[in-house]
Amino acid sequence: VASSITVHDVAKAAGVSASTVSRALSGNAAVAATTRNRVVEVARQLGYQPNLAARGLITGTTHNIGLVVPDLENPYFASITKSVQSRALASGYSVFIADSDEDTRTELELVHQLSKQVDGLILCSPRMSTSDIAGIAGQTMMVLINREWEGLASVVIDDAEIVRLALEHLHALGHRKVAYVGGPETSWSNQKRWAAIERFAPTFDDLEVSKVGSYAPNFDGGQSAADVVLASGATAAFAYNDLVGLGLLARLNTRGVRVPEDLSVMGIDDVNVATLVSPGLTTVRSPLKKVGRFAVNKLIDLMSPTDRPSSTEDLPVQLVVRQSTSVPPQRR
Amino acid sequence: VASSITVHDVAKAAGVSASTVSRALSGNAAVAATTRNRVVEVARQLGYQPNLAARGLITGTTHNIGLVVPDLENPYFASITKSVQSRALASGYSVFIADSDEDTRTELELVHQLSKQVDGLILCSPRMSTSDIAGIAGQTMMVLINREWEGLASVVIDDAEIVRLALEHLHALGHRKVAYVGGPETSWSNQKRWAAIERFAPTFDDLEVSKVGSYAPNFDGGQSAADVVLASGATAAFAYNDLVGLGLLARLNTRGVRVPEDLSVMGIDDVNVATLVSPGLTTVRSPLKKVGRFAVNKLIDLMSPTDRPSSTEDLPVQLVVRQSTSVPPQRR
DNA sequence: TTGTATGCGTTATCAT
DNA sequence: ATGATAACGCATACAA
Repeated sequence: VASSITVHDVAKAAGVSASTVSRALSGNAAVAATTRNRVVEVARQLGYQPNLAARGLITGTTHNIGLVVPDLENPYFASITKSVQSRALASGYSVFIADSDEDTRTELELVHQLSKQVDGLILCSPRMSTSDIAGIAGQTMMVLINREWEGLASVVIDDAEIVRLALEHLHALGHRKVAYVGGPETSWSNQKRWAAIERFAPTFDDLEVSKVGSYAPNFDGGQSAADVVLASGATAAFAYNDLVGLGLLARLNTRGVRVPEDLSVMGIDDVNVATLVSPGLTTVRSPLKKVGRFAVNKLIDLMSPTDRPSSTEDLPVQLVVRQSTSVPPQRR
Repeated sequence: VASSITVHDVAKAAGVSASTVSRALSGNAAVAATTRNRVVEVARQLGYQPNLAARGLITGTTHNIGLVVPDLENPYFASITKSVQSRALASGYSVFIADSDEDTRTELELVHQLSKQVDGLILCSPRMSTSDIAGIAGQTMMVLINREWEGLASVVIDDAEIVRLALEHLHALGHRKVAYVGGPETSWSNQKRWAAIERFAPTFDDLEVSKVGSYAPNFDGGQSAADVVLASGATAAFAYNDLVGLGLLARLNTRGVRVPEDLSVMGIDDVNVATLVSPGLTTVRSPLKKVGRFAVNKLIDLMSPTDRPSSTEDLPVQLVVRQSTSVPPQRR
């Protein structure tokens, strides 16, 4: 771990007491400028590294945070993870990262493991039950991403607005029968999105949106769903996320169904890979980097409250039209 | 962090001494079965959570490891990260994760930050200088991925075999002029791959491989390189990795160059997204999940040496032929 | 088998 | 402004 040179070694070498060394290096207490310089210099020469375990033992703080995500290989979570770590680094925090592999039990286990060695936790799109979340919240500072519960701090993307933008786009193109390819039942976002669909669909003239089931939120899930979507008679598929959308594109391509001529396809998130395919995937962009930053900001504010109101910027979503959507066949 | 109930609380409640509690819960010392059961039960009831800082202070161990990668949003590193975390969890280790964003300075800073609070470090494709690596190795247990230096433990994918398989494939198709689209100069793998090209190219009849420069190891890098590749007159492009390959495909598509009819394209790694595009990207698969597992195994063996020889399985690479490569134009 | 005593390295409290 | 001392929670050496 660290080198074995302690405050006492520095103290002896600098001709002062251990407490003075501690104060000089902490910087927050009153120390004569000359002694401080001397101590700092000696510490540097000796290569002194404070023992964080000892410090944590007495301060009760670790300067570590934990992040739990369902799947690191999902570019959506990779982006959030990257921004979380980046923002944490800027504030001197190290971050534990844990991948639950979309499994509720693993997720809970990881949370328990981490909660013992962090000052706070960020749970990204947690799949666990609300009662489990409540249990953890009682023990550890916590910020939720893409989930809300009671008074807990959280950062959520506006699922309703995402849905509204998507339906508006498809309806404007002339689509009247749309198939929603659902994500995991345990996904809070999935529930919110379907709820928003049921709320908004009636507001568009003659629009009918059906749900074609619940699929894994990745490429494979999309492939599995494609045939059902086709059979549904819809002219447009609205996928739970971009990966599902890409899976749809792949399977449709295999079956010889042309996109967008025969069927339009939309995703959600505008994950990096959405631009890689052709036709490019029409989608609604989520500000993932911002989500990660905000979550860390909120957590830090929770852990060491300041007076300045934590900036209440919002998280704008935005329609990104590419080639995978167009006018439905009947209208051609 | 943890709850504030200590061994003493448990001891009092169970009617034993603190040391007995410690022993009973550690499990390795001699404790009467009946007392052990009682202590365990009481600890459970009270919700006792050992304070890891205190334990670490005395044992000098944290049961944490750190992983440093150049870019979490790169699916290559995402896969390795996922397998590292998964394997670590299985052994009771938590993992700090750090993203250097391909920046040498950040990388070094992160390493220093982490090295103070882990038992060991995994440096994945480190971009830093060998002298920096040596410096760290002197202080912390460490395993390198995709880099070798002196006697340091490392897990490397066989770059030479990758190159050989790729050149063999392209040559067999009839290609005689191949352009290698290089990755970052700081990438050890990139150096190894180019060295292997220089070594193997002459072994194939009439094969000429040119290097078209050094590009960012991602989608954008590939897009930047496409025009230069075209101008080079090569009939096949061999990209530093899949992302670069996908970038090439995208830009070539924009320019109206047909793949593989006009130009063949190969990648390296067989990252998940390589299958998403059409034409599918021909590539050489790297066993990323295995790489992560092996690295953790080696690190754990380093931290707590056992007698059983750490299994010396190898890391087979494998050609994956998809539609992005075929016979060159002249041969049609 | 169990209890007592000590120390890990640091910060905080209380003197001076 | 600085030094002595205690305390954080745990594991261990030693005594019983």
